Amino acid sequence: MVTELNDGTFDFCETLTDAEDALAREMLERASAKWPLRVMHILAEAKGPLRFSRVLERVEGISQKVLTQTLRTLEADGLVTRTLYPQVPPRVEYELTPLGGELLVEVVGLWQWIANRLPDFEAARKPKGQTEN
Amino acid sequence: MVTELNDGTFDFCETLTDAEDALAREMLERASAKWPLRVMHILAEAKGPLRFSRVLERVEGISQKVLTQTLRTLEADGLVTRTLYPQVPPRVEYELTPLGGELLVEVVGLWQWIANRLPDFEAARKPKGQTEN
DNA sequence: TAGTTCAGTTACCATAAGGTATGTATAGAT
DNA sequence: ATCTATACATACCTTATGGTAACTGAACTA
Repeated sequence: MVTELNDGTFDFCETLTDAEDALAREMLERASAKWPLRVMHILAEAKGPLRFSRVLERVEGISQKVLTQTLRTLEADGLVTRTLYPQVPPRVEYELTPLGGELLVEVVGLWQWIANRLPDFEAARKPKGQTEN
Repeated sequence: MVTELNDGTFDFCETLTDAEDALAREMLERASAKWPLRVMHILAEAKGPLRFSRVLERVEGISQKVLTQTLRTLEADGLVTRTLYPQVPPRVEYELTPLGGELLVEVVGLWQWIANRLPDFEAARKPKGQTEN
């Protein structure tokens, strides 16, 4: 799908419809976004179901409103399951689906790749000041 | 860094400071975002420098204000070079850096992974309606 | 003298994202 | 009768993102 040419440039071959392409980009953007990524990460570390409050405690800085929204979106995308136990007070457990786990591994892989290159990124940030007008 | 355990769960081992971790997440989020990704993609396909107007034409739907912002951010992150030729009217060329090209290959790899799994994502989207309150 | 070109900048506006604070339902404990 | 716990929903407000439209500057052209 992506090949490096011998002149150092890259070639991208696409076999998707525009709709599929757009959908894949959207999923990529969602899965890499701050809150979904952190929520999935917490659920992966838990290695099992977590109650709403436990997730809220562990995802530092998130509000319960945004956590609710994030979990609902993840559920709608099939990345997380929501299980309601009709007790009083209610108990709701969230867990990563296998698909969510696989996606997370891929995203974390990219994140680690970036982390390994951080020195390069820092070095590349405006080494001199050549580009002023 | 990421290992799948034999019980099907995953283990994440981190050796970064919080600051490095946050920076890597930020770069991940930026590189996966809609406009930066599309701009980098166009520049990669061009296999060489492109003038501002050419990029503007090829990135469908972007406004020149946002394109300017996007290119400046990519430049500040060392993913794109900006070369000003002091003519009248001015000529400015943008080109992917090697680092930008490498990052793009990684991001596009993830994007292609998602694209290959699109049937799974579609199948996982609310197959029945079990989770109503 | 006025118009064209290029790569922006600036002002203004609409929408989205996200935060805080408060309300809600229900059963059990005090 | 009141309080507590849980998982939200809702109202309200601020900030961020992004779009449109108009303006700029300097040289060349008609």
